[in-house]
Amino acid sequence: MKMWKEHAAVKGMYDFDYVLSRMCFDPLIKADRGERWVEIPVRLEDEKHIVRVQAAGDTQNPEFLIQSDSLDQKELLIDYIYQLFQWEKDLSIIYSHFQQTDLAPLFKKHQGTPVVRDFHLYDCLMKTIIHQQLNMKFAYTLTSRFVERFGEQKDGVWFYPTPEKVARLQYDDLRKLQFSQRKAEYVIDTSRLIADNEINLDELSEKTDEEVIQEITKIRGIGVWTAENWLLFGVGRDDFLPAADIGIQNALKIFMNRDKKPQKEEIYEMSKDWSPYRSYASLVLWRSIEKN
DNA sequence: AACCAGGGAAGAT
DNA sequence: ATCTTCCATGGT
Repeated sequence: MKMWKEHAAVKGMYDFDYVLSRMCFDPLIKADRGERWVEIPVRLEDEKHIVRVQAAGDTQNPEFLIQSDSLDQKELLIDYIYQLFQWEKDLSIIYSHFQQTDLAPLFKKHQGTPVVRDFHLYDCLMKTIIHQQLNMKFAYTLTSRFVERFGEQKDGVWFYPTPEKVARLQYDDLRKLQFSQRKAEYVIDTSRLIADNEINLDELSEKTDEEVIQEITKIRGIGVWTAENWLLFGVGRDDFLPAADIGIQNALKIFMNRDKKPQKEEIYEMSKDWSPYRSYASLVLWRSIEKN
């Protein structure tokens, strides 16, 4: 039973069905592509809320219905959803920008691909560490085990464990889930830093790209790839292209008809034209090598 | 059965 | 500073 509903009309273009298809890769996300909705877990000051977002329009005329039974936090939750899906951003401007670059055909084919943020900064960081160097299938399996074992579920919607909870775990608790020793250390040690307030992700997310990368890569287990992915998917920044990412390299190899994957230096060079929207280039490149 | 996967740290030049 | 090796496990 939903206590309130809110309608949202979004400027430009927005391919919500693609967003849903991506979310459905993640077994932890409760979504229905046929009925075009997803239920978002939102933690606000220790309270767990669930917000349902449902598509009402189409890519060229995006409209949405937002619903929740958390009556007291309505305005805050609506704002949260807008930031999550980045509805205030007009994707037709970004589309125009890329029509003057070599990626024009990809943007024509995949119109309205938005940067959608992960549900929480901490969740994103943990997920990104867990996903390091693993194929997507096993990466999602491992993340699911982590959340289903130590997180919390409410009305069928999964919430990641808090940093405080993960900080109290032993490395062996994660090894039992088939984490490597290293990965177990990275996840738990980073959570301890956060729980002890030596790292504050909310404050960090306000700083410049360069400051974030410099600070966060000081943490053992977090390199440049993880920092860039956190900025892109966690914070929702516009201008990141993880040049070391194997998926980006493969996509560029195919798009440019090469026989070898381009390396980091070459990728940085060719991506200059894509700035200040390199995150959107990343998204369509990843999208270009998806099956279906 | 080898090689790869949406890397990163530690050791070796 | 930059290059190489090892970590750890599932997928193809």
